[in-house]
Amino acid sequence: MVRRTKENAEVTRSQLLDAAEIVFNEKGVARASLAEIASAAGVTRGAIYWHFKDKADLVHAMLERVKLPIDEMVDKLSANQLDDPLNYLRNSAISVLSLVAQDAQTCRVFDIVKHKCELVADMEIGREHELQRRSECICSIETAITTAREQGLIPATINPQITAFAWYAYISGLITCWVLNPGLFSLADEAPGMIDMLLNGLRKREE
Amino acid sequence: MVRRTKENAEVTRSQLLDAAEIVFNEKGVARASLAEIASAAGVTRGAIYWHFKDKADLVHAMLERVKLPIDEMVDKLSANQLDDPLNYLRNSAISVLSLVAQDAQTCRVFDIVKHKCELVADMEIGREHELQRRSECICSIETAITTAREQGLIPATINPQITAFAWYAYISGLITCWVLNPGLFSLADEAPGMIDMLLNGLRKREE
DNA sequence: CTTTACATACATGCGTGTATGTATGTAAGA
DNA sequence: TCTTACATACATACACGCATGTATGTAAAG
Repeated sequence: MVRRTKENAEVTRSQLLDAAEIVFNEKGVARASLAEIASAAGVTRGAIYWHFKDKADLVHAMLERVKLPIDEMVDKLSANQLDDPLNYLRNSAISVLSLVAQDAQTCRVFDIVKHKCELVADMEIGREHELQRRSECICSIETAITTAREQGLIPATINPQITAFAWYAYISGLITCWVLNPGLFSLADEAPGMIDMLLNGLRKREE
Repeated sequence: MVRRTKENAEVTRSQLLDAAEIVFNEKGVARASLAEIASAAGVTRGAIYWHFKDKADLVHAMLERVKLPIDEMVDKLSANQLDDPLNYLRNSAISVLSLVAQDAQTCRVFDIVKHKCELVADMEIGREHELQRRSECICSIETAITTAREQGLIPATINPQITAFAWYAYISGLITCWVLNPGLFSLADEAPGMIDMLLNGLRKREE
């Protein structure tokens, strides 16, 4: 039974992306064949080549689907909270961790990006592209830290660039480690405590 | 000109592992062909199949070469320092970061494990295997934290298991992020400061 | 009647594993 | 000490499957 309307085509496309997430998660991006993804979506490879240029294009589309909600959340947080930079850092970090913890799709895609694909040149997920995204994120963190330092919330001796890198690495590490074994503990419950652990080390001590 | 003595065979094996590191780093484990690795080592695929069972065996041998020095270092630190658990955590973390920062081979292999291979079942680097190694490491950290709590060095309210996970995730994240762009800053120089950042957040506040 | 949204069929290449060839090292026996 | 016999350390050649990309077919929508 073939689908011919535009709406049905969108459904097929969506099912292909769902199937891609699942198959990539099982086999890894490199080993997953387009035939298997198509089969999991109930179609043939013809459908994939109709909707996407090739495997890399399929991967990119899969990433875009979850990138948008995350970017939206980060933008929402960064909008007005520069008067309280430390709380901005705290809230944005907790939000991202909670999103990964609660949304199965985001969790799956993170797992694929962190553990089921290879970041090499001319690959499905480019290393340069990943580096650039990271750079932007760290830059945003650095701004908040510099602001906090100007406000005397953290010691004047700290290096904003290094600290921003460490902050990013911490969050990235938490997500990466957690998705490897989501059943270990509730990330949403523990997120505030774990974030505060690093934040308290950063904060200026009261006298 | 072929090599026939046992010593020369060891040299060939070593060159194959060197070549594997380089080619895996360039192309990723999945895309790297055995023919290319053999060619980079100046031999043919026959040599690989003589020294190793298959691609997975080659990868494992490559990992063992750097795993041993790291394990040795961790063991060395964990031997006697349980009377000062917080310093043990600090020293072991700084040691690992310094090793990655200074040893190009360790750095390359870490980069391969973190960014150039896929952690799926029946893969070159097994997910279960990785999980188990992580579990052991976290367990060792947890012991130190529990000891520190008993000694009143850290608040009694903290959860050792969660904290150990966070500590591991932080170090893992720092390494993972840094190897993606080693030129960004000197990891060896900044390691103590970054480790202390989380350690200070963990430590009990003086009154 | 044309375009869409796929399914089907085909050609191609590439990587793996294995089987076999081969030159050298090495140890034992005379 | 010299030869024989076998093992070592690869190189070469072959067969096979599998994934990709593309070309073509086709039924329904507009």
